[in-house]
Amino acid sequence: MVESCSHSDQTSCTQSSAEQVAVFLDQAAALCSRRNLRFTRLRQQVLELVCKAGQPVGAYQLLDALRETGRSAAPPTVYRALDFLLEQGLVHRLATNNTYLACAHPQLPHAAVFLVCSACGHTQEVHSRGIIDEIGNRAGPFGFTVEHAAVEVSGLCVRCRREQ
Amino acid sequence: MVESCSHSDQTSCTQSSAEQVAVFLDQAAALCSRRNLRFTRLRQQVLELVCKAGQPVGAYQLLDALRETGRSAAPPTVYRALDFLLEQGLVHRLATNNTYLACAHPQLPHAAVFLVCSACGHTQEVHSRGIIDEIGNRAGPFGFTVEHAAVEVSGLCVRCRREQ
DNA sequence: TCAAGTTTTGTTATAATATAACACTATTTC
DNA sequence: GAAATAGTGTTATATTATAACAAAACTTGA
Repeated sequence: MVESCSHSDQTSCTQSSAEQVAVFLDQAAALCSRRNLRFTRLRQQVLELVCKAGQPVGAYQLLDALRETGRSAAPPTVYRALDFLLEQGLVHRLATNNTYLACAHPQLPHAAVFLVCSACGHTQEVHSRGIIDEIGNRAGPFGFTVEHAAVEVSGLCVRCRREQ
Repeated sequence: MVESCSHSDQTSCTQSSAEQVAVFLDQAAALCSRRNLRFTRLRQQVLELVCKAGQPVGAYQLLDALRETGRSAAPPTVYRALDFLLEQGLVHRLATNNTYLACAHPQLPHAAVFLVCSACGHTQEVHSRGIIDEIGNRAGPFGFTVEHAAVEVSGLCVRCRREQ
């Protein structure tokens, strides 16, 4: 089943300002605590890096950033942390460009729509009951049970559109 | 801009029966001819292999199949053919599992929704004006100009659902 | 038809993304 | 505190995709 976001429409999940990162990490810690999961140093660090990026980042970018903090790390280091964060809904993965992105309100599970600028990479996370419902309506007649919907839209953001 | 499919709703694009493959290849040839593009032997072969698979296949599976026909082939061989076929809308790429899939009615450009069974891999291509329109409506307020929408839904198909 | 230009293909090498496997450490549980 | 569980470090390797350049095949126009 597609689960829907609390704030219904037109709201963005993205955030990156310095103070907000801290708030977000606290929220993540609280969420893990409620779920009896360990929010380890590694997981914190990776989430913080994803957060600070403020836009989608690749796993190997995170790996480099992680190494720069002095930590010994290899690909599995970062992929395992990402797997955990993905499972907990703290980050999203964009399949169309193999990047990872923080979600600012992981309190409630939800399905999102991503607007990815093909020029600058800027990515906007938006939500829409409408799209999610419509996907459910389409799948129903085929007897298909929806688990997860990846809706990734490429195009030009306002800025890049103007510059062209 | 998201372009929409002619047959509006509830129709599937997938096909695989032997005779239909031939028809499809003819259609593809005609389409290339109309567009003054070369439907070369390689492109034919790759499209035929994608078609015959009847379900999404990986690039390296296609590479193996291509080699089995006696043809000398390396990764670029198949990726270049796929790029061409993608550009012409003859095949789709599923970003969530890195596979390629024939589209049965490439005459008209369109945006599709894919229902991908996470158990057996069976993939159903469906269309919905509703989803495409709604994506446009969501993107508009952000000044985002939609070029392409990838809507990939994972879940359980009827069969796998029953078997569980 | 043939020469020049363009497109397509062959080939080698390598980049980018992701996982397997196993030993070791840290944490939890009882 | 011992046993069980969960997490991490490490090495190796799988999987997916592209760069670069030479050779071949087509197209175009004289």
